[in-house]
Amino acid sequence: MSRPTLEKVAARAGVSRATVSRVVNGSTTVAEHIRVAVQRAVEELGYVPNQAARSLVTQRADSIALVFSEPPVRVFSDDPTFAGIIRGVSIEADAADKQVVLMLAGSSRGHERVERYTTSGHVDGVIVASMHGADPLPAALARWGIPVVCSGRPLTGSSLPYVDIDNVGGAESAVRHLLESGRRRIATIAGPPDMVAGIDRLTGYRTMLRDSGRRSIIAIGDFTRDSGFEGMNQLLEDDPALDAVFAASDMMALGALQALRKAGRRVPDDVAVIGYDDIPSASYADPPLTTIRQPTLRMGRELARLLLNPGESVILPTELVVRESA
Amino acid sequence: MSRPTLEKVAARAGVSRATVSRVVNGSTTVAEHIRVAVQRAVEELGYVPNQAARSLVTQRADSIALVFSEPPVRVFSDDPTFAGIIRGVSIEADAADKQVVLMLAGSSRGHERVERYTTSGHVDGVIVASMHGADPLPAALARWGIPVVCSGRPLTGSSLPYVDIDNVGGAESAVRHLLESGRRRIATIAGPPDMVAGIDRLTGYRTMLRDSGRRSIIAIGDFTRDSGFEGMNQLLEDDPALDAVFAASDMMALGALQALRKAGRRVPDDVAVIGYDDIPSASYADPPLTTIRQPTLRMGRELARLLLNPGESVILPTELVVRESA
DNA sequence: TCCCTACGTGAGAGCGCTCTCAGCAAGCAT
DNA sequence: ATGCTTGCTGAGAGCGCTCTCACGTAGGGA
Repeated sequence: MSRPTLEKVAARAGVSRATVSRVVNGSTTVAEHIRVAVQRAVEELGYVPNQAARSLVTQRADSIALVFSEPPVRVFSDDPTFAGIIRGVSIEADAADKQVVLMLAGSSRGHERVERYTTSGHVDGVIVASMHGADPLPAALARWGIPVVCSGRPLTGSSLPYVDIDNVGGAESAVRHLLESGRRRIATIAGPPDMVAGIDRLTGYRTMLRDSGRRSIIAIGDFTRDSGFEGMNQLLEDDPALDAVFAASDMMALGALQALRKAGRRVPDDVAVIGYDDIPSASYADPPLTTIRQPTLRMGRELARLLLNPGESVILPTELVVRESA
Repeated sequence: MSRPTLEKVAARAGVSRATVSRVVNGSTTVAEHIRVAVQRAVEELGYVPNQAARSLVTQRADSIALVFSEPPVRVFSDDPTFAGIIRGVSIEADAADKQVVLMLAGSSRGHERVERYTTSGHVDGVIVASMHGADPLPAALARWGIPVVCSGRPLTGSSLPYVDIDNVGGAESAVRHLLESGRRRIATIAGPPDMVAGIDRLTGYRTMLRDSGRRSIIAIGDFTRDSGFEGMNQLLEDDPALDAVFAASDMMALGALQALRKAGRRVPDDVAVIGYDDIPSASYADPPLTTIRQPTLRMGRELARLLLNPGESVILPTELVVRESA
């Protein structure tokens, strides 16, 4: 039952350990007939290299850490982004024959754990997925000399490589759509000002409106449905004549829809609503929600790719999905 | 920058490698003053054991694999169960100082990869989270002698330990609620017959109805919203006089709600609707959905716990959440 | 013919750790 | 005193692998 070692394979193939090692690792300097013999022995014995032994000498771990640096409640409940990231990272890691070690680092104790683990040679690099751009963890890890890639532009001023989605551009295209369909008083329910997505989407809204010479009408939410509901109510109070609203998340848009219905406004007739994220429920909303879709899977893939072979930060484009609410 | 080794710590503390090892691993046979000295040296140098070296000799990996044995599309999109499982497993693994290695094994190539990886000493055990109870992977892994725990009762007849949620009981309590509120013609939109959750929830529905002497009215769905919509339409056709429906998933219940609205039936006045899962959208449905809540986080925790210290399979209770739809 | 390169292979060290076993000191009984 | 246990520490082997380096052996030029 116990796994065969290099030694066993070598004995079977009638060669030395070193040669088997060369074959297993794809060295080109092995004579063809020997390579074949070794491969047969590997096959027959069902040999699989012992990763621990390999890591010990190579000082590589052949695995990467995917760290969710948030109170875990948030991480998986609402945000569909994370699912895409996980899948994307996994796909790319598989392709590169790396393992993905998942770490949830919600608490400060968690931060410390992650720091200890990742900086002591267990992984070749770390992907930090944190919603709050000001998270100190990425920079802390980088300081230890371990490769780090952030999901979402870091707000810490650090120059760490990151993969982000074009939040500004996405917001702009949402507002542009509203403008082009003849809306004149366009409000927004913005995300929290301590998250990149919140900040950038608001920026996109602002610049687009400014360019068109219109006034901005802003309520601040926290991406949750309830905050969307309240934000909409406030907006309605601030400017009863508004004819469109851009919510910085679909959840908030859903809340806004509800508030609008309650206030007796028809969507999209009286007020156009546009969301952000394209969560599954968006297409089932009443009316189906026009929104901005994000390439979350691709984000995961780019994250892994960027970690595995370093390069420039990546900003992924979004896509306007027109349904009925706007 | 390079991490200190045991040797360095030993030198600093003026003892041997063996002693440092003993201290680090919490052996009791070390004199107090020496233990203190060693701990100080560890602290000062920021020593962290090299896991690879340790694994090499102990033959343990101190990590567990969490395998999602499904086409990945499914895994993360609809099903909120997985998020809870991931979190639960992580929490419990952290507590036991184990790492969680995430593997997506959708394809058959993926299965093979997982099999090779997990059976060659890289992990101490595997948690297989597959929706289809007849998945051959768990048994295949167990055959290699590696500890395996399944999320969801396996349908393969294997006697592997598993953690499941009391689907039968949950369905029963849903139907009981319907019965107790005076409904007489209770239909169900069942889940797919190749998944444990689908089978067991239907069983619960059936036994409860049989016990009350009522007739069952069944449509088969696949847990998706669209199938709920269609299932409801079919049900309405089969028995226009039905006054309640138990959908085996909230997504299907949402679809049913839509179909009912389209057919001009009021919920809950004409037809009571009850779902299963308690997904976030359930509480925002119109009307808010009465449903069965599952302890997904706890499921994850129990999975990890069962893997770490083997014992009897666990079946977790559900909870009826009464809202307005029934 | 002899040397020199080129190429392929094997010997062996050593990655950082654990764990067995021997060694030594101290305490007790003989 | 001597022998024996008890309690703690250090020496050293070795986990399975990679990688350097030395060692053939064959081929080409002088």
